[in-house]
Amino acid sequence: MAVHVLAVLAYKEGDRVTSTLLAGSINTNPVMVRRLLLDLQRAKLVETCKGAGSGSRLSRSPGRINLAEVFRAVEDSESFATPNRKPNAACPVGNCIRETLNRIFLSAQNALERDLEKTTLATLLDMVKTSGACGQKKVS
Amino acid sequence: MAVHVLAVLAYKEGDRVTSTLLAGSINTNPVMVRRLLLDLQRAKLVETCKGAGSGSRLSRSPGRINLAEVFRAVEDSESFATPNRKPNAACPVGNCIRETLNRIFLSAQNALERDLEKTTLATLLDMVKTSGACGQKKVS
DNA sequence: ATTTTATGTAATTTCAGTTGTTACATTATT
DNA sequence: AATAATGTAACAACTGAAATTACATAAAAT
Repeated sequence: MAVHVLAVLAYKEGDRVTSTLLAGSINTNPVMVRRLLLDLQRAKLVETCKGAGSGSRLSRSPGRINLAEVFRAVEDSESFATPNRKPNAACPVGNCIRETLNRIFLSAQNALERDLEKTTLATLLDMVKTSGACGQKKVS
Repeated sequence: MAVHVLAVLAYKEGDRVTSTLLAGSINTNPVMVRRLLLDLQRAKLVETCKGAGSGSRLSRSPGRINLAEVFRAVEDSESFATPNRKPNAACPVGNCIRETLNRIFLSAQNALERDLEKTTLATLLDMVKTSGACGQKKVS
């Protein structure tokens, strides 16, 4: 979903896009988009201006943004390896396994991110564009 | 959480363990454990018998079970790359991006699994055992 | 055989986290 | 000034996971 926003931004390269327009594009409401944009701003992936006629745009060219960065920008909100289960006393494995698993998952997540690094927003957009016959309609 | 169950099973190697005991160990209820065990049975990671004095045990030695297998056994239930967002028409990127992202995430997930393959249940257990000072109490 | 112990599974409820909505202050442009 | 946009908080609605309950079934123990 974060990727989707960035893809739209990349699509209209350079232009400032309002959160309302983005929201319509990914079929949600402006507030959700703005919340997401805050993460992306923190990660220095987008620049947002307030005021009339403003909006957001990529802060770098799509070729210089890879998906691992995007993943990291939002990983807290969309994390996956969060066991979020309360540790249980009185179990010899239960006590320490959490910490050990964290280390293992961290390594696995690194592997995942290294793979995501291979794809930039620009190549993603190319893939989407050339991915054959999707019912293409003009955007509003 | 699936890993946790298997770790306990590995801990009492060979013994049959009831779902009730496992549930207490990971601090949940027996039904959750049984549902999880069904996945693990399908993946041929555990063997379960009904009847009095029965329960589950690993179907292989912990050294021959790696974490990628565990991940795959439960990935449908605990999947992470599920954008679960309805596709939205009338957006040129929105239409095709789903499918493209799926391909990319599949690759990333492969990378993740290849990393998980490096760790077996046995090494995990070793790590837990030697991971220093955790308040160890005897299990019930 | 009957009782006991355990799994398999469905139906329902409970709970938490996410998402959506509304509202409004703030800021920049026109 | 007036307008158009973001930032942000408060709250409602929704969704999905987990817990609970219940019961049928199967295997073992007696």
